[in-house]
Amino acid sequence: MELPTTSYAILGMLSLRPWTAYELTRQLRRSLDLCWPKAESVLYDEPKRLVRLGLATARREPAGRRTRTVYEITGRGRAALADWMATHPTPPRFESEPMLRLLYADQGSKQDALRAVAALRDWTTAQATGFLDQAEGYLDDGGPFPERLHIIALFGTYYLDLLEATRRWTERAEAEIDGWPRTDGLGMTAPTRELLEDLAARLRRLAEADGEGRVPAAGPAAAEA
Amino acid sequence: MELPTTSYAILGMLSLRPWTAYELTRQLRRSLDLCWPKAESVLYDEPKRLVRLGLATARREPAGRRTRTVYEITGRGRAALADWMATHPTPPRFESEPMLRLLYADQGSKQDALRAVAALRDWTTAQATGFLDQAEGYLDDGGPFPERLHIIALFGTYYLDLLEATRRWTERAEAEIDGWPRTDGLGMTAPTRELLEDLAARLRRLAEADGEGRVPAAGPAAAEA
DNA sequence: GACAGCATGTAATGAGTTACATGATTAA
DNA sequence: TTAATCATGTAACTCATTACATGCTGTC
Repeated sequence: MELPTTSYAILGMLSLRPWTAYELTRQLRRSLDLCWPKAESVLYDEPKRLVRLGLATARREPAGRRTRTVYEITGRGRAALADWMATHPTPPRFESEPMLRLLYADQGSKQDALRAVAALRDWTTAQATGFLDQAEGYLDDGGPFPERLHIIALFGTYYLDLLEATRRWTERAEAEIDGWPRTDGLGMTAPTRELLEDLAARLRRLAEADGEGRVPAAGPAAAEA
Repeated sequence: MELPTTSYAILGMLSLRPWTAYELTRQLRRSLDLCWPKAESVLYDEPKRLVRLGLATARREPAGRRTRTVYEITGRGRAALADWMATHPTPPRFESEPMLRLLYADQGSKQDALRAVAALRDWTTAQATGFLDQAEGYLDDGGPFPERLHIIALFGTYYLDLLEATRRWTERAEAEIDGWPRTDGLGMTAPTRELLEDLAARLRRLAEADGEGRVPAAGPAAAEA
């Protein structure tokens, strides 16, 4: 039984407690958006598939004069989730329009390049503001799943690390681009050569790190890497 | 004329020089995969749309006994690209199955969690190895677009920064998870409280940074933010 | 009693991936 | 001469997003 990752993303949510579709959309904006961003409509469609497959059940409840649907994971759903957890993950994917624009910086103006970088910088600020609210909530009352805080904190540090790295880079990038006389044709300038040599040295350090052996996928039905 | 970002990704490549579809797939694996990853088939379909819209031309050439198609940007294509460059970029999107698995770490074993983290660590090594080849190529002979090195180097540093941040996090995460007696129910342990307080402090610093004013989108047809 | 915003979805459309197909070139 | 890999695509199908529709709830 092969399912798209998105199904397991929802199934994982259902493993924590029963949710209505709308509650899922709220919660997903909090956490899942960071690692598996999807449109809200997915949160209304995907649980139906889980029900069709017997991995969840749907219970219709009155909500005022309308009805709403509460989804709950089944035993088979838990088993499917556990099986999936034991397989190898696919690599991450970073999609960044600001960086795409920087890549073609010589087809636009300095303003254009600076705007792309500024968009990234502003994004880090906005994200940090949102995260801060959440982090304070966790410290305050433990949040909605206090028993999961050990996971949430570890999860959060990664995104903060990425945010900080992004912020630092935007600051250096803005300074660098400010120094460009124009966007095209500069080629191997002195600062560029320095950057490249620094790059190569740091890459060598990263690449040499031996990967002390992989953790194998568990079980007889272990997926290929 | 509204086009998906992917169209501009291809159009940007065509702005550098004419390419065959196959050459595009090769080149895209080098650079575009980092900021705008797509399946190869897109590289065969998307240029056709650009031709339909008059933003590129297709020229069929003999290649042995088969023919291949060489795509070239038009004046209108360059104008469309420039217009797009002057608009505001959409925010980045990070999709990470390893992190999704970590988020549900309490639904699996410690092995499962460690495998997810190890996948990220191994990924940084593999990426670094590939980048290193490229970086050495640039230092060696300037690579295929020596006049664009000032952009390429700046672009590359960002991804190296992200790789390094990811690598460092995986090492701390492995140590942390190793210390877990089990995956579920730990909640607010002492190291977790420390992490959360550190998180909040760092977030405050990031969030407070004032965004000294945005760079506005240029032109009368400037897109909304 | 109207308007804003929350809650709960559905439908149409488009984007993107996987799988397949096949000719050319090179190495064993 | 077979096998592998490079080169060049196409087709089927699924995934995902945007836009729409509509009822409820509080508030001014």
